[in-house]
Amino acid sequence: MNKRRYDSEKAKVEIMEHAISLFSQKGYNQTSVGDISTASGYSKGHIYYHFENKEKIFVLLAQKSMQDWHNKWLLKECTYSTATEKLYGMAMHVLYHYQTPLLKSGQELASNPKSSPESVQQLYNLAIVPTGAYRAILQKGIDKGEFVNGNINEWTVLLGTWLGGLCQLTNTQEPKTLEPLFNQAVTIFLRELKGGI
Amino acid sequence: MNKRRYDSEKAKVEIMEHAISLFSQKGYNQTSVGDISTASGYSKGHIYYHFENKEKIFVLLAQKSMQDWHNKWLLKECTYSTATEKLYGMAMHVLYHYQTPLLKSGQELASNPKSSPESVQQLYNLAIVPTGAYRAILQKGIDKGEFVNGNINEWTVLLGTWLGGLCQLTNTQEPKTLEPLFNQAVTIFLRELKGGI
DNA sequence: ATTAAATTAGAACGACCGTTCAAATCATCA
DNA sequence: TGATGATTTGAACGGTCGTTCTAATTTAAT
Repeated sequence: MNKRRYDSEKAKVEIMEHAISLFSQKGYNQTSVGDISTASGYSKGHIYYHFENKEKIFVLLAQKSMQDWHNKWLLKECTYSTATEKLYGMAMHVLYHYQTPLLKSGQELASNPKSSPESVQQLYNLAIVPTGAYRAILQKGIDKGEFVNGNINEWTVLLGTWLGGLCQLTNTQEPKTLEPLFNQAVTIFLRELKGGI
Repeated sequence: MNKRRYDSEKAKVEIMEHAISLFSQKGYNQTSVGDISTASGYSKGHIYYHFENKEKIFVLLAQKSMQDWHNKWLLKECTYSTATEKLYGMAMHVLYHYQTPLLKSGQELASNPKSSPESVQQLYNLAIVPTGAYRAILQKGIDKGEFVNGNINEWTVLLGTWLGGLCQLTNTQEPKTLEPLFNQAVTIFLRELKGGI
């Protein structure tokens, strides 16, 4: 039967929760399977009962994290009516919910030649999610006549790199203190979108 | 006497040259002292004759790299007359001369709890260099009446994060193709500086 | 030529890490 | 109860890495 005997699924969830915390705090290379074992209270062997290897654990967590971020955004998005409001809302969403430290760990994994190409590809694919969300806002703004007609691909990249760059500041500063900065970036960017000439 | 016997200094330089190349290509953790030994042709023992440890090698290289970047900028800066021109020039200077991969390695080192606090501090201090260069341009622009009077600290951070974020794109794209993007970012930012309101 | 100091090499150590494996434990069902 | 498969453990392996140490080699000075 497919009924669970112990609570193996609970163990798996606990392992994942501790793993995401450790990867975020210490980075990919510096988080050992032993660390995850100690933190979660399950043996190293048990971790390999649930997961194929360390790489797969990380990719799974990164995907789940990005998916959560996007789902949360979709829920929040409908509360804004104009594209302009959405942009400011997105800035706050990025500031407070983008898992910057986790994605930094992803760069570690990706830059390691020993990492499997599939894992690296899967991590790169994650970048599509926020980019798509940015583009959707810009497109809607253009369609509704709220923004002028411009090079939407260029705008998407420019907005993404700016918000991404600002996110790095969360490594050294409290999110709360960064709010004005994120808002100001959106304000400046909007001037272009609204045809500041 | 303080006259050199062998050409130990040449060996040191060669080791540093190969080390900077390896750190840039493979990252900090993934570059072993053995790698540097093999690439440079000197034994591991000899590397430790010249350098205290791996950390110190990296910090030295990062400092030197940042210093070179700044010196090159100071040389180029005088060829621009207006602050506006300087901004566009700085964008190109960042695109072509900022050692993005090396600084990414620095984040690896800094995020490792086993790294010595002094090394981490020294790496963080490097960020002051480009920030100072950005601020200098903005200050001059304000002083000359070219830019409106605004929050210069906020502007400095916003400009720095944007250029820094754009720099990440050099990991996946050729610098030449990124030129329009960098220029467009400056154009948008200038609208704020010149009082777009 | 002898000595002393500077330079270089290479072996060795100790620690850590990802992974595997065989054995033990537990829950269910016959 | 005993059998069976799912779950869990912990020891062990093979490899890598940063660092240290000793000895060999080279250079310059006496």
